[in-house]
Amino acid sequence: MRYPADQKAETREKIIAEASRLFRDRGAEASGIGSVMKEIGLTKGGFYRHFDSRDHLYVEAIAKAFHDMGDNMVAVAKGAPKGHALQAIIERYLSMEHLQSARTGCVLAALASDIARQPAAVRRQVNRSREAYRDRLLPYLPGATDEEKAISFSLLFPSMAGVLMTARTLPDRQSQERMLAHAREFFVRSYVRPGG
Amino acid sequence: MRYPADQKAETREKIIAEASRLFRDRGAEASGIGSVMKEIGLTKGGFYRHFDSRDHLYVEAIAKAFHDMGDNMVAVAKGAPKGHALQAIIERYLSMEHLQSARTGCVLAALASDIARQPAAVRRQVNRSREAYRDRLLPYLPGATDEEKAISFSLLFPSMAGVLMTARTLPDRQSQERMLAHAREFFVRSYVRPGG
DNA sequence: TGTACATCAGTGAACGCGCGTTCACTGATGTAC
DNA sequence: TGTACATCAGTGAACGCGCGTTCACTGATGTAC
Repeated sequence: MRYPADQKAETREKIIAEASRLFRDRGAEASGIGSVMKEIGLTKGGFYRHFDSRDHLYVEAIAKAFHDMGDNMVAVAKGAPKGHALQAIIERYLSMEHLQSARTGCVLAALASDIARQPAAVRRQVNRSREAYRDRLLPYLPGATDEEKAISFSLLFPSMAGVLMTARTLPDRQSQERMLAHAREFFVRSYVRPGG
Repeated sequence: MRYPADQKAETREKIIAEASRLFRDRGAEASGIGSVMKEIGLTKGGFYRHFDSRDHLYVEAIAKAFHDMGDNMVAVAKGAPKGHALQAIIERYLSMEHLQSARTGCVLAALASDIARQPAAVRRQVNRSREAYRDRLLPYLPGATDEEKAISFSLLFPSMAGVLMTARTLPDRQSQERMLAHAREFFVRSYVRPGG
C-alpha cells in the first residue's frame, strides 16, 4: 500500500536510531537487520527500501550515535556552573549512569574495536562523524588554539572511553565504581587543573 | 586413530593460541570454531574433544592473550635502561608496531567492549586473568604501595587501550601516528615524571 | 466532484551461507596376556 | 617377544538456526482526467 507522504523519511530515521542503540548495546555483529526492524515494528524485508546494504546502515548508525552523544555532552557543558564545563563533562562521562547505559552512551567505548576492523572506506566516513563530534566539544577543551584543543580531545576522549569500557568488563559494581572514581579524579586533575 | 601421548595437550594449547590471535585480529564473533581449527590444520568436529563449548574457549583464549601480553611487557620493562621501565612500556604500548599487530597485541584494546557484553560468570573469569597480568606489571608502576600501583595500572592501561583502539579507527597512518605521539608524550609526562 | 490508474513502503516467503554442535566412524598406538 | 583388543583424537557429514539479501505481491494514497 502507499504510505503517507513523509513516512519514508521517518522510517529511515527510526531504523538508524534503533540500529545506533542496538549496535552499541549488543555489539554491531550481534544485532541483525531483522532485530532492528522488529524493534521498530516492521519486517526485515522492508529494510532494503531504505538502505542498499547493512554496511550503509552501519556508517549512519555510528554517525547518529556520535551526534546524540554530542547533544548530551553539550547539554552537560551548558548546564554546568561557569568555568566547570569540562569537569562536568568528565564526571558525566565517567559516571555509573553512563557505564550502565551503553545503548545511549559513547560509541567509542562501545564500538571502537569493531570500527577499527572495518575497511578504510568505512573508517573514513566514521572519522567524519567523529570530527563533527569533536568540533562541537572544542569550546570546552583546554588549549590556546583549536589545534591544541583538538589534541586535548583526541587524548581525553579515547582515554576515558578506554576506562569506561574496561570498567564495564569488571564483574562487580564496586570495582566499577572504584575504577571510575579514580579515573574522574585523575582526568579532572590532569585536564581541568593541570599543575594544580 | 590413536595419537601420541602428549599430543592432546599440545593440540589444546594450539587451539587456545590460535583463537587468542584470531579473536583479537578479526573480533571474537567474527572468528568461528571452523576457522580456528582450520588455521591449525584440523577439522572443526575435533574441537569438542578439547572444549565443552565455544564459551569455554573464549575465556581461555583471553587468558592466553593477557598472559602473552604480560610476557611482552615484562620483557620490554626488563630490557629498558635502569629507571626507564615504565617509559619503555608506555612507548611500546603506544607504538605503531602495536597498533598494526592487533593479533598479538593488547586484548583490552581488541576485545574489551566484547568482554563487557558477556555474562557476569565469564567476566569474573576474565577478571582473574586481568589481575594476573596486572600483578606482573605492578613492579614498574608508580605508587608507594601495591594498592597504589594497582590503581595506577587500572588508570594507565585502560586509558592507553582506549587511545590505541581509537587510533586504529583512524583512516590514515599519519593521523594514527600523530595521535599515538601525543599520547606517548602525555602518559610519560603524567605517569613517569608527574609534576616534572 | 468522481473515477480510473500508477505508485511504492512494507510483507512474507525463499535463497544460499556459515555458524555451533552432534555423532558414527577411523585406525595407529598403548595395554593385557 | 608376539598377538588380540581397547582406546580415543580427529574426520566429515549432518542438524537446526539466524544471517543478509531478493522478490513477487499488497493495497491505501496521490495524480490525471
